[in-house]
Amino acid sequence: MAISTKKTRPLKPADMKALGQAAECLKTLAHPVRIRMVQLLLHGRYTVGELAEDCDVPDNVASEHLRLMQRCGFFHSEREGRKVYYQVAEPHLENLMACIESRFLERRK
Amino acid sequence: MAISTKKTRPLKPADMKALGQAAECLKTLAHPVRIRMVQLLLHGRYTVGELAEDCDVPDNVASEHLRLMQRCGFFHSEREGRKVYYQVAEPHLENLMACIESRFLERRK
DNA sequence: TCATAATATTACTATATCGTAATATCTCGA
DNA sequence: TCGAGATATTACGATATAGTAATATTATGA
Repeated sequence: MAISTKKTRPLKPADMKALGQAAECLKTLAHPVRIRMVQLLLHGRYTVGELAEDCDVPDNVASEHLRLMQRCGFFHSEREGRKVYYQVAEPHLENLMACIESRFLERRK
Repeated sequence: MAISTKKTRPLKPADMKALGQAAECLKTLAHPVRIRMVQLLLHGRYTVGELAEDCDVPDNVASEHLRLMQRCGFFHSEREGRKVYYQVAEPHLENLMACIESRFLERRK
């Protein structure tokens, strides 16, 4: 029996394309170092090197994480001299991260 | 140069354990079928079979997705006869999903 | 108790991601 | 222009996840 015959369906029929996009972005966020980078970048601009140091990973690794996140629109970057500054480009990240922090990252009250 | 010497650090030092947990849960959520299941379950109780039908996957696949999400506390289940009903157990899911929907799943205005 | 519905588990292959390391590119200052 | 700092790209083996299919478990009703 179809769900729609049992209950008034509370949702639009699934938009598979949108679900796929959402899943891809969530997967991109789903890494401890990348979550940390988002946290940092929500509070200011940082260079690759600064992010790498805070996250305790090599510079090239930080660069690669940033590339992945840039690919789904989280950040954009601008070069200044030989440094590259990253900053948040996706406004929804703030809200999303607030949800994540309220669940996982604010345990000491 | 350490970040902390450049700016007043706006964040606690990273709690790597918590970041890892958060990443794991996000990864669990990061699948189109699983996102859809969360959407549905936020609006009511459903059986494995009902979820499978709506998501257009075989029953055993639905069961496996549900097991993964149950493992990180999203849902709990109760058997009634030969059916098993799943429902949301993690209260933060509602807020988190609202963020995701506002970014990805509400594009038609 | 037997057949079947509903759910769950396991096995297997293909693909993706992770972590590490090596190498490349771009930029500035001597 | 040459060397070094900062960032980016590529390669590779190990592990994880996805998708499919086969099989197992649990509960109901005849």
